[in-house]
Amino acid sequence: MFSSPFQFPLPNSRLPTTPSLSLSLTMAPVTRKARFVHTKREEEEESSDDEPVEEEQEQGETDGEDEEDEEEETIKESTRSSLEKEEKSSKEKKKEPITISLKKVCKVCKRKGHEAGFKGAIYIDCPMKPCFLCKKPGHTTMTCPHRVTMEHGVIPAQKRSTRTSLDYVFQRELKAKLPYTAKPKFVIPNQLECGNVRFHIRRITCLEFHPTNDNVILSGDKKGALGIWDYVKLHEKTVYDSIHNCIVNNIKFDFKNEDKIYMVSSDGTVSYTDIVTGISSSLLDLNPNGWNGPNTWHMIYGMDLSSEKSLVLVADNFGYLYMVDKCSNKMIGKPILLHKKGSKITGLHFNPARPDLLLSCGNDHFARIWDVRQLESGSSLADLAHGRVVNSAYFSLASGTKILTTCQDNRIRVWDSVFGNLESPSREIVHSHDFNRHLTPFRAEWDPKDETETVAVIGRYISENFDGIALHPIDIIDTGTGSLLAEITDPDITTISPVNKLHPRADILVTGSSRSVFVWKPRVDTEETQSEQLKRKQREFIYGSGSGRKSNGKGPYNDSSEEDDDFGKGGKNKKVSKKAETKFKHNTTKGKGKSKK
DNA sequence: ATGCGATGGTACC
DNA sequence: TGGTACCCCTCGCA
Repeated sequence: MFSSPFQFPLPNSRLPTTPSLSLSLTMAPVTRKARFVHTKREEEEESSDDEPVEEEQEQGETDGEDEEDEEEETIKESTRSSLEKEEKSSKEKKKEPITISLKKVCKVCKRKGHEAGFKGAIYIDCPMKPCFLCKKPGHTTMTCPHRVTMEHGVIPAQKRSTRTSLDYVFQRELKAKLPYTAKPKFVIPNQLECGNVRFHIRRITCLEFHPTNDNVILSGDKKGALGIWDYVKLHEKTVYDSIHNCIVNNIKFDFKNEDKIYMVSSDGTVSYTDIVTGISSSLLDLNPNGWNGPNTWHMIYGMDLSSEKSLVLVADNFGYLYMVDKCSNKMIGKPILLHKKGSKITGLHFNPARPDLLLSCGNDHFARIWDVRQLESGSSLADLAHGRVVNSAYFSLASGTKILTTCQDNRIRVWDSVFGNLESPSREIVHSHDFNRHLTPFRAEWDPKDETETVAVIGRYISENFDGIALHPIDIIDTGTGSLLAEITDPDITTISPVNKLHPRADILVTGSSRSVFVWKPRVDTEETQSEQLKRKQREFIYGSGSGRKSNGKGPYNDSSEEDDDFGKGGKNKKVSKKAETKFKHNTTKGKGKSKK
């Protein structure tokens, strides 16, 4: 489909380093390039005394996969035999007393005899649980047929013909209106360009590009702060932290005034803010009486602006939609129940080509299409069923005919036409984006520049072994086939990146990972030496707190010490001092992150 | 190094 | 319908 002139970061060393692991991997239908990476930690493990036990136990694991009943016995036997082995070897070598960890208890299923967790950069699944990726029993993530790799891509998603004659008529009508441009080559922004490290004091929950200024990124966080950052003028950044007091769930620019933004938050308010002055007013407060317990506290998640009418539509955690008139700042009509009463509405999106069509999604496992002109409870035009909670649902951004949803059942769903058969999705793409209460929910988002309306970006939850480091890539997916176009990583970013946005005009990807914002550009093939790379990183990475620090071996962007952290002490409009910048420049980031756990 | 805590969704009663 | 136990490849602080 798309080809990039640039080299992708190929994960070419995913084979495990310990014998036990290669044992379990031999079952994998996928073959990978074998490159053995020995980290210090792994070498230590190999030379450790209980290594044979480990090997035998892994064997027990794979047995357990096939015949659960025999599992206990196998393990007992294996431990017995390993005990004998240990005895033998101890007699022979006359080593010091050996401690054999027979008490190994799996953290996941609490059973004895096997362990789940990281071995170096490789995570061992609990064999008692269904596959962590596709959620089906009988195999583990390692052997899952849906395993995503650049070498093999994902299994092409089944394509169903969901088009109707009405759809063809519409397509013809619409395509005639759209200006014809040659299909642009898709360029993947896979090189980390710069970062704003620990920009926020809590994790980033949403990102938005400035409508005209290409270099300005807005970010919202879990504590309700708004960050504004110019990633070209690296140190031009501002934080307004008193607009909301908990999770910012959505940021949208006012169509008519590019200095003004609408924000919604879990504090139950809709705010209208001038990003230049920081002056903010509240459009709507769903908790006028304050906190009376979780059963009455309103949180606003979904928001979208109507381009035709001057309306702001927001939706709360009880399944209701609220309409606010932008001119009068007053609510229009009564709240309308869109989703199951008491369940959260997670997203709203107006159709860009048909402004009367609204898409909503929620915790009731549905995404629904509505006609805004006759909006009332139960009047949805279509209900799109999902396996679990729907994190996001978006119309395609040019024609508005496709729908892309992200669901907590680890599947991205695509409907090829809103005018077609909507009973089931055109494609389901298995992709790891599990829900975790400590992470911002993952959302697959369209590439706004892609006129073919197939490219989407989404962060990956599950980690992969990249040269001995466990990394969580950002995936670029061709939603037309389900194949993986790119997996974007940097060895220094070891945290999960749930928030991602592709630039509407430039070949830029911006990522919100934990408290940091990162900017990616297409890789330029240069023979950059390590010292040059270091210099570039020193130049182009800044710390949110403005404090310089040395590497802790985890990579320069994930250190956790809190010295000099001037956030959280109140005050608006914080900027990094010149002194702090210089301080950072003098610090080197020598150590590359080489291991996780 | 290690442990702890924050706290959403869901299945089940 | 409400209470509760359980899920469990996070992240960063003490």
